[in-house]
Amino acid sequence: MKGFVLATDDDVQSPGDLEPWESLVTEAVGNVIGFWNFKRNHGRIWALLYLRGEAMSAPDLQDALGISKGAVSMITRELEQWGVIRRVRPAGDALWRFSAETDLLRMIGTVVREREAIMVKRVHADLQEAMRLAKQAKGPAQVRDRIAKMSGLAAMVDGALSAFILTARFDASRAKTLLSGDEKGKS
Amino acid sequence: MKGFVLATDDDVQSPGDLEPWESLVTEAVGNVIGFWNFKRNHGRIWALLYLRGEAMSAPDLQDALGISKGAVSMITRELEQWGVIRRVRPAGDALWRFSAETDLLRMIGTVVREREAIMVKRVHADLQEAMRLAKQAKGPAQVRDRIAKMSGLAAMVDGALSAFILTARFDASRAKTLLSGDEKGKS
DNA sequence: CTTGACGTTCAAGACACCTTGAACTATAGA
DNA sequence: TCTATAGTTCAAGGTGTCTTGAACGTCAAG
Repeated sequence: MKGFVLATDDDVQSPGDLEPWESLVTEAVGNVIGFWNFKRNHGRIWALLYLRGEAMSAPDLQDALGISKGAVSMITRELEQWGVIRRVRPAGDALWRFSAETDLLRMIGTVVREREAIMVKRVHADLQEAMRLAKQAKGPAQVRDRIAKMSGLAAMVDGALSAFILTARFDASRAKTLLSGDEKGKS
Repeated sequence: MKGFVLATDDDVQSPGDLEPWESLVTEAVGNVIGFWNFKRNHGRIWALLYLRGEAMSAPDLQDALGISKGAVSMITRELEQWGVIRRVRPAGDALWRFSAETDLLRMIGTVVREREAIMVKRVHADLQEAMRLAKQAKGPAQVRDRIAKMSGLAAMVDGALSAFILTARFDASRAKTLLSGDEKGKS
């Protein structure tokens, strides 16, 4: 139950010189992302880039969110690897700038799927080894039976999770519209 | 990315006097559960109780898994609240004993659903407040648009997650069979 | 009533993860 | 080439969570 204590409203201060609503949004997204076993700052950086809609440099981010230089470097690299942000160097510009990809689902999909796959693989291996040992030591048949059942449960949860990711990505068309669609250009 | 470092095989030692396969299973389940943002020991205790198939007392668990008295008390209470284990006092017995429920899905379902609901509620509130501020301060229409899109994304993810839980619980019949079904009583 | 073991609670310590900041490398402009 | 700033890496420190162990309450038997 790690990280379940949500920041209260009072904790939301602007480290840099963010607009009030920007603070709220970056904190909100940061909390959610952090809750899903990523770093809070992954969410904060993505949220700010998305909200601004324009590419920002590493020093910009560092200043706006009050994150150290090293952390910005690491976090942007990870986000880039996951395909959540893009690193661009505008012509005639001396430094890299980052812009948000609108396909946030890729992060949830790719990464969650990947690490879940590792977990499942691991559990299967361990349970099989346990089974082998139980057989070899002539453990009760009931125990072997229960180990087999746990393997089955693991496989089932894995399947359900795959289905979940698939559903989410299937709905991604809607999400894509939601996040990247035409903005009613009123202003 | 917390807790993603999996224990290596070498780390699997029997704290108490568990059978080797029992160590493997409890560690394996403990790792998975811990990875899903619960405590590792939640998984270890449930796994041992399930594997043994018989009720065990708190001192038993404490000894078998090498967990302190206080921790056993807290963890069993939580597992009981989640409906994952049952606390029984056999007639003529002086102390409580715990036995595993086979409906592990309830843990994944109930608890994950519950805390996810809280998260979503919170994000919605924060985003709405951000929207209000952005409007009041006459922020660009584009920004308000993006905030609205994030709300939409949150709602979508929430929906997908509900679907996932539902699917999992729908398959629970199969899982129930897998975990609690008749054991071919050979021995 | 007394005793001994069980069970609960919680502050203090242990532990794991994340961030920081300094040293280092790379790059663009002068 | 030289200099200043950008960007990377990683050991050291900070932060938050989990576990421990002791103090206390509870219960049953003698």
